[in-house]
Amino acid sequence: MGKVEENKRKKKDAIVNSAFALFIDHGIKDTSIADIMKKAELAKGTFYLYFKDKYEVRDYLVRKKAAQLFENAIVALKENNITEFDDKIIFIVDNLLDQLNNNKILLKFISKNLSWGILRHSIENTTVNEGESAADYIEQLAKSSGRHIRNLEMMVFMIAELVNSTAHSVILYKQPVELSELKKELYPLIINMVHSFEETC
Amino acid sequence: MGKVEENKRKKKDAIVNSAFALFIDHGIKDTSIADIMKKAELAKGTFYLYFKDKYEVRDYLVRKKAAQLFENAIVALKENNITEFDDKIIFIVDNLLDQLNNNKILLKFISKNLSWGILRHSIENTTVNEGESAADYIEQLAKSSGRHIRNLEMMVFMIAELVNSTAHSVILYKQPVELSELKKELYPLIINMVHSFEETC
Amino acid sequence: MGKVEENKRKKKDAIVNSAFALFIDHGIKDTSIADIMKKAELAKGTFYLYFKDKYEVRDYLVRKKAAQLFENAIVALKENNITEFDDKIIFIVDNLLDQLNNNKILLKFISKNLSWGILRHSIENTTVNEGESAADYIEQLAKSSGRHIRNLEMMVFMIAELVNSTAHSVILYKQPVELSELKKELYPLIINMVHSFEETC
Amino acid sequence: MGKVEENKRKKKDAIVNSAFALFIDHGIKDTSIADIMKKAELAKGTFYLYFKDKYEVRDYLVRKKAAQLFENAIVALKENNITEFDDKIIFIVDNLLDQLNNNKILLKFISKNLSWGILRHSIENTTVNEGESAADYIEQLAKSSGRHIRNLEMMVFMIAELVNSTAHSVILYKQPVELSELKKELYPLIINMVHSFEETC
DNA sequence: TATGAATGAGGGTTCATTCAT
DNA sequence: CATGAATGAACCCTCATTCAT
Repeated sequence: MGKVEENKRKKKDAIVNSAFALFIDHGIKDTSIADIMKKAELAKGTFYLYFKDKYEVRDYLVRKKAAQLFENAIVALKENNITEFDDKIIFIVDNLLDQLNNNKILLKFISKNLSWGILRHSIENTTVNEGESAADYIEQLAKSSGRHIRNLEMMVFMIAELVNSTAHSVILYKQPVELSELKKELYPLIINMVHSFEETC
Repeated sequence: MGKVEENKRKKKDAIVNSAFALFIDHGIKDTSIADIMKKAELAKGTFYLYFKDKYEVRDYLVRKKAAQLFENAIVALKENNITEFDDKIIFIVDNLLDQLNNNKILLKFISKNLSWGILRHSIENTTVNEGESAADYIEQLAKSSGRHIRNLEMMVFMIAELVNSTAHSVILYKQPVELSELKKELYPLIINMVHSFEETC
Repeated sequence: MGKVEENKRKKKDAIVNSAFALFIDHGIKDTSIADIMKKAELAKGTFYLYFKDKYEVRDYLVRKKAAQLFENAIVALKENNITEFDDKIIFIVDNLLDQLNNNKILLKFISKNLSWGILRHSIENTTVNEGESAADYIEQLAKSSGRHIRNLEMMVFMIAELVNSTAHSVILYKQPVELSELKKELYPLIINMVHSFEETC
Repeated sequence: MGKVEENKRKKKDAIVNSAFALFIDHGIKDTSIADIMKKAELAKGTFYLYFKDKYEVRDYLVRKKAAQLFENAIVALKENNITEFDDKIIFIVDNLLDQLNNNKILLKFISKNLSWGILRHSIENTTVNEGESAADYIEQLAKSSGRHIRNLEMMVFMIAELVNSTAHSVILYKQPVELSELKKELYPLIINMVHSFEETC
């Protein structure tokens, strides 16, 4: 019956949400399974019916959250009529920064646990349109703008690392500047980077 | 008596070195104070005469190691006759990347525990010449080259974050490319960044 | 309906057989009811419809297995035309030792869990012929050979304990000698014991 | 200082004695380390300063207790002027049975955990006189009585197993008879066994 | 100062048992 | 009858911290 399945889904969600909140507040190492289950208002033993250990919860969470962020950004991009490739890149970065700025907890979690491996996984597995991954989508963005990027993956990597690492410090600790200040400096740099990666023929 | 002081210094060093090796191998959470003191060949209780807990040891270590890296880089810079400001910046970055590439263990430790707060502290408190901090030194570099950087701190921040975050992935996991590949793309970007931060008058 | 009964019988057998295999492999304490039921391919809750706990399963098993051993021995005895009482006793012991030697797993299980109480229960409740217990049968053996044993129960007890305890060490660990060596020493001793228990009139 | 050492000795004794009592009452598997330490009035963690796990305690206990039993029996033998070899063997068995009868708790523990391996270890390592093991001593007993046993180890094994296994049932459960009854039947059997093992020349 | 034995809270994990389906 | 998700007590073990020496 569907009732049981639905109940299990609810339990899993409760565990995941509880874990997320605690991972944020105290870090993963300092969050015990007992803590997670107490907050989830479930018995300790129930945890092991859903996950092997807390690191499995973490991986589940990172993937889920990162995918959500990208989806949101791309949905927003589609709603706006932007034609230039550069502008599209900046739009996405800007959207992601805003999302993270409005959800500092998520930022903390993501930036601590996001490796290039997981990020690439996210980009490749987030489906934007039917059967089209985010990676495909970005490639399409360039092509349809009549631009040719020499090494798209490398460009994304560089931009992602720069954005992620500066955002972490700026949004969470306003160090060394405020987000608005960062953006002013960051976007020209990104435009430069894009051009740097463009095939010169 | 100096002998007593020296003895205490030796004990502290033993603790710190033992802790460093273990933090690297097993992570901080999975290193117990008992482990540290056994490796240091000292009694467990002795730990508390020198540090409050293992996190105090970690902070002590990060500062010490980061300072060492900068000192090495700047010593090397002085030994080479480089006149252009851009080249000096690239030289320092290149030197740091090589140091970290040759000491992946240190890289792992540093990049996991390096925040902008600690980095700034390092730059400000590392004495390059007598009474001159690394921060002062960099400012001097620009001036003596007749260049004027609009916002030096911001520039250092941006470069540091880009270098640190890309290096982590590339050196430790060769993801998405090898270090030599990274350098080829990175250095032009850094030059671009420097120019971006230069006052246009 | 007979079908329902048969179904229940099958389930009980599945539980018992699964339990036996696991008790042997991991010991009773280290066999969980979940293990038993997984191997039996039944739901955990079903266990409690058939047994109170795993110790009830163990007792059920010991009785069943011990009865089987005796039955086999006595069937074999009947198939051979042995007339002397002494020879009959030795034949039974020899047959039991061979059975156990060929089934060390069973030996391990039996000798760990066999008390005189259970053994006597087995001897009294194993039906050899219709309405005749193994105990009755042995008494008959003596009588029909024209022998009179002063204290039959005591004799069986002594022989059983000597055989069981030496067999355990010898068969499982070949300590202190091999089974063939043990038999050479054991059978004369048993003959002696039988004579010892014979009424001297 | 000796004070610390003595204190540690006391703690170890407390653990061992507590464990012994609980092993007897509930069996080893059903005795938790928490139980042991609560009864010993020590902290749970202290256990691990002295033993790896409860099985290490068990082994320590079996060896200690078995050695004690043998020592007592042999001391008593020396105090009595018995000249005949047969009588000496019976004396020792009788003494052991009485010790065990007066200490049923010990009997329960010993007979559950005594394998031929541990028994032989005990016989070989219990020092009766200076530099003389119990095994040596028994051999000496035979020789000095001008008797020659064909296979002394085998004889001891057989007697030990017969005594141990029958005693267990009789002393603890008075099944199938009382101890006095058992002795009446047992001693002639043992004499028979000894003669059986004597070289016929 | 330096020691290391002792502590006991708290971690992860298992599992007999219950009960809604 | 049969199921298996859920429970929470109980297990073993680790370890930061204290304190008598």
